[in-house]
Formats: sequence, structure tokens, C-alpha cells
Amino acid sequence: MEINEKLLKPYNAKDTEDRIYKLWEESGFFNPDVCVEKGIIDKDAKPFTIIMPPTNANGSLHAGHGLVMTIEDIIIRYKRMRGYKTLWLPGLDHAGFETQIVYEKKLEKEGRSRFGMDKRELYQEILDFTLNNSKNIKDQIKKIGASCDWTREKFTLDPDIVQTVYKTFKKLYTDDLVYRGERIVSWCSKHQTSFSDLEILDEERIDNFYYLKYGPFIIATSRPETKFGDKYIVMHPDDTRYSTYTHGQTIDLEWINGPITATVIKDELVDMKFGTGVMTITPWHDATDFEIAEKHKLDKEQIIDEMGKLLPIAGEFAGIHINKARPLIIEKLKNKNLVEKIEENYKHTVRTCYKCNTIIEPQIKNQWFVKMKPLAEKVLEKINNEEITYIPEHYKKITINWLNDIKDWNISRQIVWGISIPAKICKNCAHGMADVDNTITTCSKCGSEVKQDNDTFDTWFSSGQWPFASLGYPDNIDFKNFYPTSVMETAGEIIFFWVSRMIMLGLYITDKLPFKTVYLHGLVLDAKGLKMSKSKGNVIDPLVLTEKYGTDAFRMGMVVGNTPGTSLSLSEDKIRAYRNFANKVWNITRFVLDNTKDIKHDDNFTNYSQLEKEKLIPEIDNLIREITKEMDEYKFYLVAEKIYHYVWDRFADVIIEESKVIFEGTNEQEKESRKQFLLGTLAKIIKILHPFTPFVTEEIWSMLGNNKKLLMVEKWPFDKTQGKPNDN
RNA sequence: GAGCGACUAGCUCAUUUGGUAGAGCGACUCUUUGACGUAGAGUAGGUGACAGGUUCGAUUCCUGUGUCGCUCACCA
Repeated sequence: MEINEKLLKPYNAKDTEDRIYKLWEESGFFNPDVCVEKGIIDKDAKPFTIIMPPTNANGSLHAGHGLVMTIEDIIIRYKRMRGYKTLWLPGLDHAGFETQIVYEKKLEKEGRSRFGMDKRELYQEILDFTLNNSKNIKDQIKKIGASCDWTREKFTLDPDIVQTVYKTFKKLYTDDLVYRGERIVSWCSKHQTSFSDLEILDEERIDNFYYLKYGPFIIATSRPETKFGDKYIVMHPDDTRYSTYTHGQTIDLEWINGPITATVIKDELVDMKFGTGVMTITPWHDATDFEIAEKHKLDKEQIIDEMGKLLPIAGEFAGIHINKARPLIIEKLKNKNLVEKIEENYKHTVRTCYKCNTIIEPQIKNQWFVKMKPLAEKVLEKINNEEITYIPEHYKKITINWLNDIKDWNISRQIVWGISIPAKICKNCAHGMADVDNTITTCSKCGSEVKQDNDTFDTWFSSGQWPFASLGYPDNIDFKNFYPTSVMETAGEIIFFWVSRMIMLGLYITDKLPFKTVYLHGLVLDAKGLKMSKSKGNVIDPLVLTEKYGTDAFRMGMVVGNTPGTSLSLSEDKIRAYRNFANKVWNITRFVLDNTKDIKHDDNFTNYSQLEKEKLIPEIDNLIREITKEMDEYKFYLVAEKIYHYVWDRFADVIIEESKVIFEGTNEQEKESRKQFLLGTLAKIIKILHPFTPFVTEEIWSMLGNNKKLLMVEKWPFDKTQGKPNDN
């Protein structure tokens, strides 16, 4: 046949990709049901499912997404070609707090503020804003070539998802695994919400360390502004320096705003070696102090309000922000001769908001907490039973450590953008009751009037349910077919935030692990190995690269040499090298088609020469067998490189060069053998490359003739003599 | 303080049941009507962090040391 004239020019990704994606999309083959209907895939075929980590509906594609989409698409395309009923379910995330921050900035620009706005109005505004922007990210996902089933696309705020989340909340409540309680929470005074422990950063700071005279004691503190209400003096029971004092003893002393009565408390939590070995406590604003106060049933008093300002207990300092108050308080203490000494350059860690770096002010709040220990124990059992595979393996240890020492999870957020918590709070005793059906009118404890809980769930509480929620647990037929899912592929960074919680909640609700394998990739760094950030100006936009070098080149660059769990330095040079590779494949096709115009490939051809029969065919078939095994082991970085080398170093540089000599010769049998080999092998190459470089291979496939089906649903090439590779 | 990981060619990284180390990029030399110059043929470059141990043999397994990174942690 005549060769396609497109082949006479270098491969043009720009003119190819959108057209090919449209072909795929219109074929319907992203949807496993269509594949079965059209007889592409056997109706009894095993299912293979990946739930895409829901992307921020309001965001745009960054390099990390590029990696997610590439790896998952490689897995999915491979499995589809292997004949699985393959589902890749795409999702969008409302990304609660993240999106609210973005929207708040927008409001700020417009001279508005979320505080004081009607909650429903604000929610509606953010919803419109998010949905308007969501097309953007979807188009970008398509640009990467993602063969996900858009007919099953889910959004984390879809009504059925919300219902699932409500059901889970109710079950947790009924099973006594969620409770509302006064606990110390991490509070950001700028964002006016609490956080879970995972959302807090530790930051090293250098401050003054103040030694203050507290009656007969010297106490050390870096935060004098919290000390107004301190009326307990705590020491270790074994500390001989303070053995003359007894637990419960009271001492009258002069403090910041006048005389007070302090009570001695003895507790092992005090570190004898630290400071002076004696401390006062501020239970409302410190976790350890809270613990001590709880243990001994001590009074707790709020000193700092939600905005970071001092309350009336601070007397003359009331209403002043803590940052401004500190030097003033020290001044006063000095005047009262209550400062023993000030140590400068005191290095300590403070906890800050991961978003705005504001110092976190612990506060006692009445919020919803999930009891994590019972959930974690069940998961630990499964992990120890090897029922879940971690790639790379060391994430298993990390997970086990975390689960062994897990803390209760605060799921209440004081923001509007999210799923509201279906619960009633007693106006009198603050008792919380799950109320999914909105029927509760009086407190089950004291019978008083109740009010609606105004908080929303932590985004991760709902996304932690994503595998079963997105598949429609438990009624949707998809849930039965595609759950548990096969692989969860996501960033190692969110192993605790997301992966571990999905496992816990999935197991709790469905009694099954939500996935069999966890595949975690590392960060995508810039060419110098630095984390990308807007402030550094080193952010690489994947779409700029795909535009410049083609999506296939970008995908190869993301995957070659990128072992799971390891960060990847993304350099433009590397992408360019794979652009050249795509072109190489293109030109190989041109050579092969140009030199085989007079024949048709015959799959059953047997009259091969010795070289083809004994060396060349076994060589490519061995390669296919090897890489098939490695694909099943998720070693894409190896497979991509192996195919690359076969194509370039063997097929192009040796076999094609040899062929030129053969074609100039006179041995007709040898020529025919070689032509059949070239055509047959080219087809195999195109197939095994397809998961990695789907666009250029699909385009070439359409030129190979006699191919009615799209390459994306062709069968993965097996060596017939070797039988099927390991099936898993 | 604890856990985890890394340490291999100038740079980025591979190398799994242990058998004399590989690739890409970069560098240098040569090739220019050849399927492809988005190319081809070559060259240089590594006592595999260090020290011990197991072994016929260790980059690979074990122990220790160092450096770097990440994560976790209530040090007032």
C-alpha cells in the first residue's frame, strides 16, 4: 500500500492529539460497559478499577497531576489491552478549605469579606465559581490523554455522595465512634477555623525565654501573654527540689494583675530536666496543660479569643492582640519585679497554619471527633495479614507506625464551603446528636432546645470515603462490579491525609479494603531538584511542555527512570529527548511501510529465514514477556526504558540497517522474511508503546492498514509459544 | 527525641533470589544529498559515602559511622 503522506514530514503532535482524543472519546471505549457491549471485552472478564484522586475542581493542572494522569493512564491502557473490564473513574473535588481560601482572596480584591456574609449566599457563590472553573481542569486532564470514563464522573458535592457521607457519619455516631466533645483543637485566628493535626506545620523560631517569679517558684515561658489565668503550679512528684510542697496545697502570691491563690499539682507529665522543673498551666491554650487539667479536674479558662485578642481576664490588656501585648506585659512584670531573667535566642518550635503561617492558637472547642483507634486496629490486622500491597514497600512501615499511634480526628471545620454536618447541638448542655433526617428537636440528654450545627466536614472526611462513595455504595451496580478497586495511585505526600483514612473508612463501611494495591509516587521537582512554588518562580506547567513537545514526549519524560516514591526532577531536556523518540518511531514506520509496499502482513507467515526465526523474533518476544511481567509489577520506569532501547538501539540502529543490505540483495525469500518480520514487529512495538505514548501510536496504527479497531482496544501482544504471562 | 529514606559517571537516576556497574542529559571527536540531523558512528568519565562482617565472590545481605532529606512528637 501507498504510505501516508503525513509520514513524509516529522511527527506533528499538535495536529494529532486533539483529533485522536476525540476518536477515543467518541468510540465510547473509555467506558467498560461499552467495551463489553461491542464485544471488545468479554462480559465475564475480570474487572480492573482505578478511582482517580479527585482533582480540585477549581484548580488547574500542575506537574503533579501530570504524573498522576500519566501513570494511571498507563496502567489503565495496559489493563484494557490485556482484556480486563477496565474502569478509571474521574472525579472532581470541592476541596473545601483550599477553595474557600481562593474565594476569600477574590472577595478581598472586590473589597468584600466572608465574615458577615450570609452563609447560604456565600456557599452558592463558591459553588457557581467552582463549577464554572471545572471545565478547565477536565480539558487539561484530557490533554494528557487520560482514558477515563467521563460518563461516570463524580463531584464530591453530588447529592448521592453527600448522602453516603451522611450515612457514614450516622453509622459512626450509632457505633459510638464519633463524638462531640470539648477538646483542645488547633485554631487559626486568621482563617477562623480549626484544623486536624495533619494540617499544622512545625516551624522553628527564635524567641525570648522568660523566667518569671511565681511566688516561691521560678517558671519559664516563651508565652507570658497566656499566663493571666494560671493558678495551678505543677511539678513532678519525684522532684526532690520541690518535695516540701504537697499536691493540693495552696499558696498565695502576687501575679500579673494582683494577688492570686495558686494550687500545687504533682504530675509525671512534667519534665524535671526542663527549665526549672516547675510550671504553671494554661489548659485552654495548650495541649499538655489541657491533659493535666482533665486528669486532675482543674478549672479551665479562656484567655485569648478567636481573633487572637486578650479577654477581660487580662485586665488592662483586654482587647489587645497577643503579639502587641507581649512586650507590654513583660514591661509590667519587670516593674513589679516579677522577671527573674530573660534568655535570648531561645530556639523552639511553634505550630503554624499550613496556609498562612499564622501561629496556631490552641483553643478548647466543642467539635466532632472520630475515634480512630478502633478503626486503625482493624486496618492493622489487614496490613499485617499482607492483604494490601504498598509500592514502594516502606510506606507500609510508615503507615503502621502512624496507625499505632493514631489520635482522634477532628472533623469539624468552621467554613461554609463543604458538606454541612448533619447534627443538632443542645443549646443548654452542648450535647451533639447526629441528625441525618432532620427530625431531632430536643436534646436527648437534658431535653432542652437544640440548634443546627453550623460547621462543615473536613474535606478529607468525605474524600476518605471516595472509593465506595464514587462507585455508589451499596446500591449502584458499579459498586458490586468494580469494588473493591484494584489500585490506588496517588502522591506519597498524602499517605496519612487520604490513603490511610480511605482504608480505615472503606473497611469500616464496606467490610472490605477499598483497594488491593497502593502505588505512591513522589513529588515532581524542577530540573534542579527544588520543590516548585509560585514564589520561587520555578513552576513548570505541564501544558506548556505538551504544547511544545507533544503529550507523548511529556508522558515518557514523566515515567522513564521515575521509581515509585522517589521525587522526580523534571527537565525540559528530558522531554525533548522523548519528543525525538516519538519522531524516531514515526520515521521507523516510514521506513518499514516504504519498504514493504508490495506485501501484506500475514500473522500466520511461517517461511521465515533462520535469523528471524531463531534470533530476531525470539528477541522481541522475550522482551514482550519481560515487560509484561514488569507491567504487572508496576515497574513502568523499567518498561519504558526497555522499549525505548529496543526500538532505538536494536530495531532502528541494527535491524533496519541490516534490512537495507537485504533489500539491495537478490535473495527473494530472505527479503520476504524480513518484510514480514518488520511489519509484524512494528505492530508489536506500536502496541507495547501505546500505554506510554498513546497518541503517536494510535496515529501510526491507523496507517498500518487492515486495522479496523482502535489501537486502544487492541489486544496486548503475547508470544504465542510462551502462553499467557502471569495473570494477576 | 523517634521513625523512614537516600548516598552509584559533571547532572538526574537505573541495576531483586549476591557473580567483574548501565541509561538519559551534558561534554568531546568524526559523519552531512542515506527512514530520521528531532540523525548516525565513536570517546572520555565511577576503588558504587566510609569502616567492619557473612561469602569462593557484596553496589546488592548484616552491623556500625558520617552526611543529606522527609515524616512524626506535649518540651512549658
